[in-house]
Parts: sequence; C-alpha cells; structure tokens
Amino acid sequence: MAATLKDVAERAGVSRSAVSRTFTDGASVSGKMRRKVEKAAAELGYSPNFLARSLTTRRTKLIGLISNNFHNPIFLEVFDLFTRKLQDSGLRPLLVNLSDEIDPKNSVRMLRQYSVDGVVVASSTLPPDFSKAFRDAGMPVVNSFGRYSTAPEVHVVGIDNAECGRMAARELISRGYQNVAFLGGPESATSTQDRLAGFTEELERCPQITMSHSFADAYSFEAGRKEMQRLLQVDIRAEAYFCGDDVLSIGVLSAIADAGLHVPGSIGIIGLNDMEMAGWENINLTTIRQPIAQIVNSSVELMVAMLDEPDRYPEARLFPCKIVERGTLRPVPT
Amino acid sequence: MAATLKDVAERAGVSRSAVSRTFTDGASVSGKMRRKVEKAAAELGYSPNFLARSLTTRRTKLIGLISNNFHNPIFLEVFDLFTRKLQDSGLRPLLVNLSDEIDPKNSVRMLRQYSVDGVVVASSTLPPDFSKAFRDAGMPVVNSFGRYSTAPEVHVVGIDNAECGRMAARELISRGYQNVAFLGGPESATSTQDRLAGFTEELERCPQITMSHSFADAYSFEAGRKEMQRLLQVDIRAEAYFCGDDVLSIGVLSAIADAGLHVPGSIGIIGLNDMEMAGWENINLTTIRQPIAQIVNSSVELMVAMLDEPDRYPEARLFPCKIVERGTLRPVPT
DNA sequence: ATCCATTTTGCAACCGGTTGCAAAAATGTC
DNA sequence: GACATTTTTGCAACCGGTTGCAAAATGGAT
Repeated sequence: MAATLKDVAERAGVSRSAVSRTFTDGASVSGKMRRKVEKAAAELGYSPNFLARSLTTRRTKLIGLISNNFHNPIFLEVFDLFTRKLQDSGLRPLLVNLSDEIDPKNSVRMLRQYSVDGVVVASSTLPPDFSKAFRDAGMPVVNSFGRYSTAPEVHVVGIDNAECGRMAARELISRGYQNVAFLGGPESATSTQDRLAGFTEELERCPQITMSHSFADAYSFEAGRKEMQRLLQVDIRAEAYFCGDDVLSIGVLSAIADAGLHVPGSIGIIGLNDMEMAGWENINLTTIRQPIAQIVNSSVELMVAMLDEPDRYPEARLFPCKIVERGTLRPVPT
Repeated sequence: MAATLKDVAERAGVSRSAVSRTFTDGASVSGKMRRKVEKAAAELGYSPNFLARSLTTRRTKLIGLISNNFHNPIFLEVFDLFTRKLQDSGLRPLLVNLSDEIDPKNSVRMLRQYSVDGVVVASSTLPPDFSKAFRDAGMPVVNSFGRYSTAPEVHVVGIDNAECGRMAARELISRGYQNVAFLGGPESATSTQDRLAGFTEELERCPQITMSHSFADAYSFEAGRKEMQRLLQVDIRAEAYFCGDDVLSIGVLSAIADAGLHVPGSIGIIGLNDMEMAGWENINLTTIRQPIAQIVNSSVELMVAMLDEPDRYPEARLFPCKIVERGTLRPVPT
C-alpha cells in the first residue's frame, strides 16, 4: 500500500541507502542526490516507517504514559499537558491505564514488546514498586507526582508533600484556629502519609492547638463527602480542615452545606492542587497550588535527557507550592 | 540487552522458525517442541518484539486515540473507558492531542509512520474533515461522539443530538414552562447545531411557547457562566434553559446563584451528558444522560471488526439518551 | 516391515529500514 | 594533467521477527 524505501530508490534511480540517508539527519548526501530523492519521495507520498527504523536505531520515540488516576479531574489537565509537551519534544505517548492492575508485570512486558524508549509514571497513589519494576526492566523512568524520599533509584518530579502539610498547618495557625484536622486521601498513598506527617510536625510546635486526623477512601468527591458526614455525626468536629486534595474538599464542602453549616463561618477548609474547578465562583476554594505545568514540563525534559544518558544519576526535582487564598478560610485576625 | 528469537533458538537447540511458531497462535508445533522452546524462553525472559513482528504481519495493534477535548471532565471518563476497553481487546492507544492543530496532515503522517491499525477520533467538536483525512490515508476510522448525518463515509458512534434537543423541549413543555431557551456550546460544533435544531423543531409545534437561543464560546464553566450573566443583564430571561452540556450548566447555575436567583424556583435548567459531577449533591443537575460507556465499548468493538474487514460498509451507531431527573427543573404540574 | 498420509521442522527469503566498509566520484593542490 | 584528499555512493549484512516450501519425522493401516 504505502510507498517504501525501495519504491523511492527505484523511481529515483539510486540505491536504497541513498534514500535512507536523505531521511536520516546527519548523514552524508550531496545536494543533487537529495533533490532527486526528495522529488521521487514527494511523488510517491513516501515517509519512512518509524517502526522498521527502530529495529536498527533502537529508538521508537514511544513513551509509556502510565497512570491510575482516571477519576480526579486534575488528571485531565495532566494528560493535556503531557501529551502536548511530549508531542513538542518529538515523542509519542502510549497510554496505559493501570486502574485495576495489582501487578506491574504485565505492563512491563507489554511496554518492552513495544520497545518504548522510556516510561512516565504519572500518579500520586501508585506504590513505588511500580516505578522500580520498569526501571529494573531497563527502561528510563520518571515518576511524576511521586514521593521523592523512598525511591532514590528512580527519578522523581513533584512537590514536597511534607512541606505542603507544614504550609497548611502554618496557614491554619496564622488564622487563629485552635482545633484543626487533616482529612486525607487513602491512607496507603504516600502523598497522604507525607502531607499528614508535615502537618503533624508543624502543629506539634504549638501544643495549645488540638489536632486530629482521618482518611477518606479515595481522592474523590464521594469519599470526601462521606468522611465529612461521618465526622459531623460523631460531633467532635474541628474548626478547620486541611483536606488532602481539592476534589475531596469539594465533597467535604457539600457535606457541610447539607448539615446547614457555613464555610468559612462555622468551619474552615483548605485543599490541595488548585484544580481548575477550585476557582469556580460557586466553589471558591482556598487551596495550595501544585504547579502541575512545571512538573509535567520538567518530567518530559528529564525524560528527554535520559534518552541520551540512560544511566544518569537519579535525581528528585521538587517544585514549591503556594497558597491560593479564596473564600473557605476565615481572615487572619488583626 | 533483551533476549531475541535467535538467543532462544540457540539455547533450545532448534531453528528460529520453531521459536517463532511457538509464539504465534495457530502455528504448527509439537508438544515436545513447544515445551523445549518455552523452557528456554522462560530462562531468558524472552517475549517477542511486537514492532519487528508487525513488519511482516502488518499489524501493530496500535490504535490512534485522537481528541481535542482536554478540558471537559467528561472526557476523563471517556479516556478511562477507552483505554480499558482497548486494553481488554488487546489494542494499545497512542494518544494524540489535537487541541491546537488546524490541519490533520501532520497527524496523518505521524500515525502512518507508526503504522497504527486504526484511528478513533473521540470528539464532538472536531470538524468531520479530520476523520475523513484519516480514512483517505487508508486507515480504519471510528468517529466517536461525532455527527452521524454529514459524513456517511466514516463510521460514527454516538447519540442523536437532534433527538436530544427534542427530548429536552418535550421535558420543558411537560413541566409547563412557557418561555424557554437553548444555551448552546460553540456555534460551530455540529453537536450544538443539531441539538438546537431538534429543540427548535419540537417547540415549533407549540406556538404558544416563546423560545430563544444563544451560544457560549466553549463547552466550559467560564463560558456558561459568562453567557448566563449576559442574559441576566439584558433581562429577557427565559423560565428554563436547555444547556448544551453539563459543565456549561454548572457555569450557568453559578451565575444564577450569584444573581440571587433560585433554581428551580426562579429558573429551570436541564443539561446534557450526565457527567459524574452532575450527580454531586451540591449540584444535583437534571440532565440528559449520554451513555458514554456504551458508546465507547461499541466504538472499540466496531474498530475490532474493521481490523478484519477494512472495507466494511460505513455505519452509524446511535444510542438513545434518557432524562435523569434531579433538582434543577420544577415538578410536572398536577 | 512397508507404504502412504499427515504433521512437524528447518531453510531461506522477506518485511522496511540502517550502517560499516570499500569503491567511485568530486575536489583541491601543485 | 597528475596526484592526494575528501566526500559521496552502493554493496551487503544486519535489526527481530514471519512464512512458503520442501524435506524429515511421525503415525496408522495393512
């Protein structure tokens, strides 16, 4: 069907190598030859087959883009940014949905069968073993939105979750809240653990402030709502909550509204991520902004660098977060 | 690095063809041979290279998954469903973000270079030329969420947008609204055009009901909010609005709340899609449910069928929508 | 044990490219 | 114009697989 190297060579009356060289940059071809070949190629609508090429070059320009977060709207932004940035870097994302995989083995095999040049694991909830499994199979790996401390063997790009916890704590302290709580995502997620640790650490320096914590089953609206409903029933509610994630916060807000309580009057809420929706006027969530565009761009740049230097020494790239003040915390007392 | 066919053949002391046949289903190999080869393969951790294989089989099992909707949360659900269903069918999605492409040419070339087996265009806003460009390049194409009437040369899986418009009109009529309006997405989107046409058609049968329409710039919260703010200012507001999309509806709801008006007391709203968020208790949007899981599954099944039969006669598969009643329309008068 | 039909196996060519090497052509120098 | 040097070109082998074909092995019937 499609024209091949050989067709072009015959039409141009030259050798196959000459055609190949015309389409390989850095190869030696005279101007005359190039023109002849390009003419024939244009006439036949030829463009080289990447997969055949990859057989000898050992480069497919395919990158496995792996995630299990297909329910948190922030990941739509993440996919948008990743696909664009990868495309701009001449790479192509092979998307892998790991939502119900327990074992990385299948994905590792599949990605090897497709000879991907590298793997981006974009998830804050996948256990670090997954990233390691890909690395152990010899593929360059970047773990975006991952935990930086426990897996120094794999490149990580993300935020300092513990610092976010401390930041949230300081913010609540500065607003004069005396009884605060952390409402996290799933307890098993490293991001949840680290955010809680930072939050706790900072609050331990203020012994007069009461602190508690609990976990929602997932980073989702329903889970946040359910957990908040439970908390409101047992009636040991805090004055302000640091929620592990924006979408969780929105669930929490809905439970609070249903209970006839007012935000920030009766209860203060601070989220994390600053997803698009947090800025919607009917939500107006005070939150900690995670710089996802920077994280994504840096992840791809790191991946590109690794393609040239596969044994690059592993590094963690952390980006600072900052508070975005909207309407769900009471003002700083004057 | 990774073991090849030849390595396995040598280790097992058999020919390369024998190894190849062991990993090709339907090929003739004796039990004894199979065991020998599988043993050697297991010891070397061998699995066949799909890309090399594709060179002779002319099947990559790669499917281009193309979209330009990376801002409407419903598409996160769409991507989740597509990736799962494709994976379950033994296919792999090569994700292409067409957000700022004017011309399909580049994507066509790229997808040909990767020898994708087929292309799924998942978009309700891409012009039909895009789908056609892929088909003209000889690739099987399914246009999911597309318009079915104008492009009978390309397979389409989706809903009958005009019928949705009629359905919305009937619903508003049955609730006794006398002055209704359509607040659509971008005027250029075929989905918007068809929904408006159906809505208008049905209302023309009730001349006593006043009807108007306008368009938002995009299927987005901000666009919906802005358009509703404008409508509220000019003060020729309708009693009920059929909004082109749920996320648009949510923007509309926010504008209404800001104006101090009440839903469904002062204004009724009906959306379209039934995205997850529509069911959140603090939104509680009455809407028309688009059966996206069915559309996605059917799209993939159609794609699978086309792989065996590339010249299959083009068909349109339409799925019925139904109203999901929540809290943004006033009750049917008794 | 013999013969024939069937199944299994290996050889070699091919899929669509790239690349090291040596021969051929072009260029520069005197 | 002769010679040395550099650049361009084609040959042939290779990347990691598949597959048509013919030879070898197997199995069954007599």
